[in-house]
Amino acid sequence: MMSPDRLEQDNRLPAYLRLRDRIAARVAAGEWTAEVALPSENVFAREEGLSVGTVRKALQQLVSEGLLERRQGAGTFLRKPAFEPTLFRFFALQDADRAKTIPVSRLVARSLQTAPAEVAEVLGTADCIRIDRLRLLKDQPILSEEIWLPRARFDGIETVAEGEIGPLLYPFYLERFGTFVAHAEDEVSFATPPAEIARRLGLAADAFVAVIERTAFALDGSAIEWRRAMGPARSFRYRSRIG
Amino acid sequence: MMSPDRLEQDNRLPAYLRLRDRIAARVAAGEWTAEVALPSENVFAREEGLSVGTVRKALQQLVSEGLLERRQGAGTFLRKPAFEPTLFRFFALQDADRAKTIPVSRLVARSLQTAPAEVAEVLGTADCIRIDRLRLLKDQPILSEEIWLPRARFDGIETVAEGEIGPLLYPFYLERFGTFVAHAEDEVSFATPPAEIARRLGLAADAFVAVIERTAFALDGSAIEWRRAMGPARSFRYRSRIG
DNA sequence: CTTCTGCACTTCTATACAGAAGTAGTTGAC
DNA sequence: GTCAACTACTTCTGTATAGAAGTGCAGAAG
Repeated sequence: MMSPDRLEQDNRLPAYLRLRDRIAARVAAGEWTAEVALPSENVFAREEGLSVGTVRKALQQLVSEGLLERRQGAGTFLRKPAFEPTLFRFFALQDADRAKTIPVSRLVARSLQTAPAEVAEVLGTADCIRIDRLRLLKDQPILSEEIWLPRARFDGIETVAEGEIGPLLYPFYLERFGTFVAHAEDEVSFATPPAEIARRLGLAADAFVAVIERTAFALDGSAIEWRRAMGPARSFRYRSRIG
Repeated sequence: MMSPDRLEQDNRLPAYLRLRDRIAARVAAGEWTAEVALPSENVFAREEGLSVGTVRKALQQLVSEGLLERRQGAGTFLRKPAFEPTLFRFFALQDADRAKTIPVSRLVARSLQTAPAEVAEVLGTADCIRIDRLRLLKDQPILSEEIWLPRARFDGIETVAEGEIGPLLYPFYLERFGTFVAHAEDEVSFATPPAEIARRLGLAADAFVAVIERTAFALDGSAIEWRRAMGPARSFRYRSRIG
């Protein structure tokens, strides 16, 4: 689940970092799904033969990485990512209602494909699954996505029933493949769309679109997913917090 | 320097947080400018009558907030923001050279003005200074900026000699006004520019520009600056890290 | 049935201490 | 003069301990 090099590098890293890795691996393995508490500091300390302070440090590390969540008096819990709502903030319905509607997703196509060079370089392999997805708001197409996943990690996702997947992919990655998206990098630009995309979005051939290219990373820093999303430039809004 | 409510709320917050605030205030007051080390953990502990562990926690807090920087064996230092180079990554010269050229800045206009309602609401006051700035790369205008600052905090900036300011504003805010930009929020969209802006950028009247609206915040969370930047959409690249 | 109290748990704060690891300057040997 | 060793610092890691603060549940009191 975790990258092997991370687990084996028990060399001369400090104890609290090695413990962090071990716990992260057990989380990724699905040992404590859902809303049940992880073992307490004291239990961890006893089991691992470390002091409570060291355990605290490892746990704190995982909290700051966004994997865990601690509540005083209650315990330590998995943090259901709550991630994509944060990620999905472009094309925010600045229309009438400012409500937090998540757009409907429709899978257009899924297939095994050899990734183009630029994608293969990022993902570290050309043996990929490609997913084409269309997102709609009130039956209006607002985003056309092209998603590339390494087959080694996501094998079988191309045949999963569409209903099982739901509108958000990252929670699905976690539940089904034990893969946690720790962070991502976006790149926004502006272009004229290929004819096929323009058609899908219901735009004129000479219209303009905003382009978001994203690479998503796992906890160990390896690239998990590359995607390119396009949508009409006029209704585009991308929000981002820096620092 | 720090917001008063933060300093006065010495009520029943934990000691390490109160210490954090005191140190942040002293930093903001300019007590340890430049590349000289702050007092060591031991010195702080003695001076403040706290244990070293508590001091460490306060210092660590400030590191994670981006204010300080610690080097094992050497000491604790101010972190020259290094901020704007990170912020200035749109309109990245994807031209021939991928070098890290910082664009030239030219101040077009500065004046005291009443801020429009939306800006006044963000900044908490309509009594503002407005700066218009043009940024050029190889004599090509690539960005037209409109910057609003609350007069209470930045009084006099409208008459500072242009040469004194330099190409990056945030370091200047810190040196001259003791104001540290802790984080910012960007909002990116696309639009057709007003005639005046199009002229400044040397664009056709019906061209598309990318619009970046940014609100910058101080350590205490108060909004310090609002700006709107526009530049030709075609050469636009905005990078952002999430999570 | 509702409210309060107590208890066993959790994480959080704060202290103290020992030694590892890294840095920078000085001193001494060659 | 050059380079190595030493030294006096710094932050970092790890341990141990005490009590505060918050949670959730069970059982008593009303």
